[in-house]
Amino acid sequence: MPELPEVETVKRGLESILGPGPVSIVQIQLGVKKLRYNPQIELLSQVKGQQLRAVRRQAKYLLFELESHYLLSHLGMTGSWRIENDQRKHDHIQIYLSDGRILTYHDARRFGMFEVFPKSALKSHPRFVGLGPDPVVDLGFSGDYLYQKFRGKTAPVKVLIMDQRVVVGVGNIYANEALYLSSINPLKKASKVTRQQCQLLAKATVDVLNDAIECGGTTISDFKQAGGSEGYFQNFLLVYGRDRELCRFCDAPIRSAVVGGRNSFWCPRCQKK
DNA sequence: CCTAAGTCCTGAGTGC
DNA sequence: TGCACTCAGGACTTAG
Repeated sequence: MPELPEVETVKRGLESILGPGPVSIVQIQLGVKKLRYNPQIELLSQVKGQQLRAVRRQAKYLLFELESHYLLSHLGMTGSWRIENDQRKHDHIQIYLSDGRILTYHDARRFGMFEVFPKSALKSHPRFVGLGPDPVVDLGFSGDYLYQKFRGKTAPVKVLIMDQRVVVGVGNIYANEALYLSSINPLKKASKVTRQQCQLLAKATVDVLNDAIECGGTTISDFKQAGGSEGYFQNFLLVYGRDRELCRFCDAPIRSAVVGGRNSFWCPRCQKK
């Protein structure tokens, strides 16, 4: 589910649900089944009683900022957070809050991550070392930047634009959409993408991510905002999931193929180059 | 049977 | 032969 717009949507939802009053962590309970990465138990016990200061987003990660530590959450493919004191199948984390509410993490496929680490370790945390710029936050993300990153790369441009070391936040849905918006064929070798195409791609990436944030993300099957509601950017998708449907611009049938292991969609007429 | 929003790991291949 | 790097493919898991 969650690419940058979905994580940003969850972050904003959590902020409005949890804030602005002071709330602190009473206890954190983990389910029996493990997520992909899990916190050290002794660190978990250290955060009891700490106040929740903020909810942040770094790339596709959520960070609950406490007094001395961060709780890091990655939603994987099917993760979601909610406030609700009932229990459901696939609930894996319960965070008991000082106001009596319970913040619960739900994740059917358990591709998600949950970790705890001291604030001082943020910059050196292996999860964040080597990540590219954030398109909706960093001015360093530009066409010229992409052009530099694409030098000497024979991998398809779609693989590179989804590579979190090149740029964070872009997953399979928005990679397809951004390439369509900039009329670039997803199979094109990155090194052959022109500087001008890079400008278009950078702008399309920023635009599509911001538009999706405004829509509260894309809900295909699992994605839920922190309040439980769904996004609605799926109503505006131009190519993703539209195999054999007609291009909204030129009426040619949309094609699909696996690129870099992920299903990819493009218009063979609009995205020749 | 097939597919799925993400990330990490392994192994093959290339160039030096 | 070895090192560093790139790239392709699979693994993880459950639901529909």
